[in-house]
Amino acid sequence: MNQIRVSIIEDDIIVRESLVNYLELKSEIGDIQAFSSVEDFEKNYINPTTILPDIIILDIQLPGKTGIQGIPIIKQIIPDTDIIMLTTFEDSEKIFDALCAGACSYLSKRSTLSSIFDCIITVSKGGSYMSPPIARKITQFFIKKNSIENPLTDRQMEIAQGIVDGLSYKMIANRLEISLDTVRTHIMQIYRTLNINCKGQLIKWALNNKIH
Amino acid sequence: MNQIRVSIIEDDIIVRESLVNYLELKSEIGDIQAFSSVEDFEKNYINPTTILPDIIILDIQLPGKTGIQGIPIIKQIIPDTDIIMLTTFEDSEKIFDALCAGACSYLSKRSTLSSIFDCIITVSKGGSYMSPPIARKITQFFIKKNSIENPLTDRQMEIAQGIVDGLSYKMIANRLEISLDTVRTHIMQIYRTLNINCKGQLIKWALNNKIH
DNA sequence: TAGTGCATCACATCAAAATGTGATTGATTT
DNA sequence: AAATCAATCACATTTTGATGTGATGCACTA
Repeated sequence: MNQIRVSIIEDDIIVRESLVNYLELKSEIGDIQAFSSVEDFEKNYINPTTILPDIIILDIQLPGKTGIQGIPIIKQIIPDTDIIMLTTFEDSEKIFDALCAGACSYLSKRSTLSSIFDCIITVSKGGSYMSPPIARKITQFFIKKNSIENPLTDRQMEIAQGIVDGLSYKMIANRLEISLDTVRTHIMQIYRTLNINCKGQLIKWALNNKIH
Repeated sequence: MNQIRVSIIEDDIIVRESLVNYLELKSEIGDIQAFSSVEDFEKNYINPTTILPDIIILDIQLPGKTGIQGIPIIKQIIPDTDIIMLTTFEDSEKIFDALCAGACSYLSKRSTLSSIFDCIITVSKGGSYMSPPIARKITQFFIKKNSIENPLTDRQMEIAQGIVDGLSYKMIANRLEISLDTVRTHIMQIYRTLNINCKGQLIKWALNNKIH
């Protein structure tokens, strides 16, 4: 197997150097490049003949552009690269922002060097690795949707589903074979129950909860 | 530290026994229970004095109720337990269904016994562990949302945000300090651009894409 | 400089939604 | 037996939404 080319973008010189020194000893890894900012990284890859990294280890807190802002830039230069975030931040928002932007793994800086190495190997094999506390936050993201118990009756859910499907009251009435007025009554009741006052909020509620 | 109590729900006797035999050797783990179906598991916990497991290893393909159907049942009996899925299925749908239902980890049956053990330890510490290919599928779930580039202008996004927030056109006009007619014009333009024809679809689009 | 895209506003019309009050039926619970 | 709740339907009013046509000012670009 070819050696894995790794770039590190990290402003903290101690972290950066210790990572470089550690990874240099690994036979699986070759051609390690280190940068202290996204801008630095960009400069180096203006020349299209430059050898591109397979994997990038990216800090979030950087001078100039943040790591998260850097992800789309990096992806533009090297669309096929895999990005591993390595940061002190463990709040859900940053994690989701990074994943949405296109990071494939997210490591806490509290991770050991050997687990960072494991992550690189895992990612190079097409997998993905998360620090356990971060993985837990991600699983919790999925859970919450079902945890709120549904305060609507079955019939009300059918009405709500119609709304989410973009149907007019009239069409819902046809679909469920009831009168337009009944649909109205149901909807008013739904609004009361959910403490909302318009269709928009109902759709939002539905999409954030049960209905897909 | 106390020993971790583990229950295994797995119909394949070979998998089940090898797992039990392996885990019994581990000093971190005590009180291993094994069941061949969710129904079996339920029966055992009718008596409220039964010692409850900290962690449950759950197969998806089971006789009777599936593992995914079993999750809410298990959570009802033992709300605080952590559920690790251990299955041959690696398709996104099953993974997301399991996570939405409340599983906190998801392991491929191709995982080694030692990585299953690692997973148990990780989960018992409040973390979460995914097999690398599964973790990759989860990260991809997040990516796609942003990959569609936003066809709306900044101003149009502000209007759309108003709609998502459940405001009427009039309220949006007030918020952005423009006339009601301008809001209307923007919305018509948005509908054209997104190829939709009502508020509901716009909200759906927005929630499935950028806006939270 | 002419063209294009974006944001702004106005006028007009019809369809749809929001909201209230009131009433009936059947099932379930107390 | 009485009360409650879910689901059904009717009538009436006001507000909001959908849609079209037309026009102005600004910034950017070919």
